[in-house]
Amino acid sequence: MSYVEPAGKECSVALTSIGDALYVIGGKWKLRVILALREGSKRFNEIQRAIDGISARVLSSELKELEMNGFVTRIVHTQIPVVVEYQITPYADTLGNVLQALAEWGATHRDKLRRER
Amino acid sequence: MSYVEPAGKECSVALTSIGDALYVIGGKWKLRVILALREGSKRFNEIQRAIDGISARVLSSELKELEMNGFVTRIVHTQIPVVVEYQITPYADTLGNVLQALAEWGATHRDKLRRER
DNA sequence: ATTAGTAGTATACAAAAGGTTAGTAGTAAC
DNA sequence: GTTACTACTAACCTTTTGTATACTACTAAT
Repeated sequence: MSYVEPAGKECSVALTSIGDALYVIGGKWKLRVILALREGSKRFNEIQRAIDGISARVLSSELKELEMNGFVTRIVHTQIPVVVEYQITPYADTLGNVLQALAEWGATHRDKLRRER
Repeated sequence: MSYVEPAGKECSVALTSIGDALYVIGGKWKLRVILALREGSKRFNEIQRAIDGISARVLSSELKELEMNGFVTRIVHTQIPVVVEYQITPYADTLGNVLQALAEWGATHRDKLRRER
C-alpha cells in the first residue's frame, strides 16, 4: 500500500505542466481578452465594449496579468488624450494548439449534451 | 468605429466551445482526479491519498460533478465495509488531445519562465 | 456649462471556490 | 475500550473572483 507506481513520474510532470497552463489561461476572462485582441490591437474601452459583461476593474487586472505573462504588450501613445493600445504578442500565438483542442472538444461535448436531453 | 467584424461569428463559436470545455474541466482539481484515475480505478480514500492536498469535502464534490458529466463511474460494492470504486469512462479519454496540448504548452511555458529569470 | 470621450482607480459588496474541523455508522484489529 | 479503517457529510471559515458605482484628470465638442 505504500507502493509508489513507476509510471507516476511522467504523469506528474504532465500534471504540473497542465497546472501551469491552466494557471495562466484559466479563469473567466483571459482567453476572451486574448481572442478579442487576435482580431487586432485595441484600446482599453474598445476591449471592454468587445467583451460583453466585463467591468473596467476586472479588465484592468486581466490585462496586467496577461502583460506580466508576455501575452500582451501595452503601448502608450503620448498624445492628447493619452491613448493606450493593447496588442497580442507572438507568444500568445503559441497557444494555438491549446485553443484548437479546447474548442474542438468543447464543441463535441456540447453536441453530446444536446443529444442526451 | 461601430464596425462589426465579419470573422466574429466563427470566433465566438470557438469562444463558447472553449468556455464549455473550461467549465467542465476547469478548476483546481478536476484534471488531477481524471489523471489519478487514468492509472486505474481507485476507491475514495485511495484517490484522496493519491492527490496531495485535496480534502474529502472537495474530492466528494469533484467526483459528483465528474460523474454528472460522464467522466467517472461510481461502482458500489455492497460488502462489509461498503467499498466504492471510481472508474474513468471511455468518454474521459476523448480529452486526450486537450490534455496533450495543455501539457505540451505548459511545459514550454515553464521552460520559458526558467530561461527568463 | 454640460456632455462625451481618453484610461483607468477606489471602495464596497456579493458570489463562488476551496479549506478545516468534526462527526456519522459500521467493522475489525489490538 | 481504544484505535483505525470504510465513505462520506454538515457546518463554518477564508480566499479568490467578479460586480457595481463612483471618481480622477484632461480634452474637445455642443
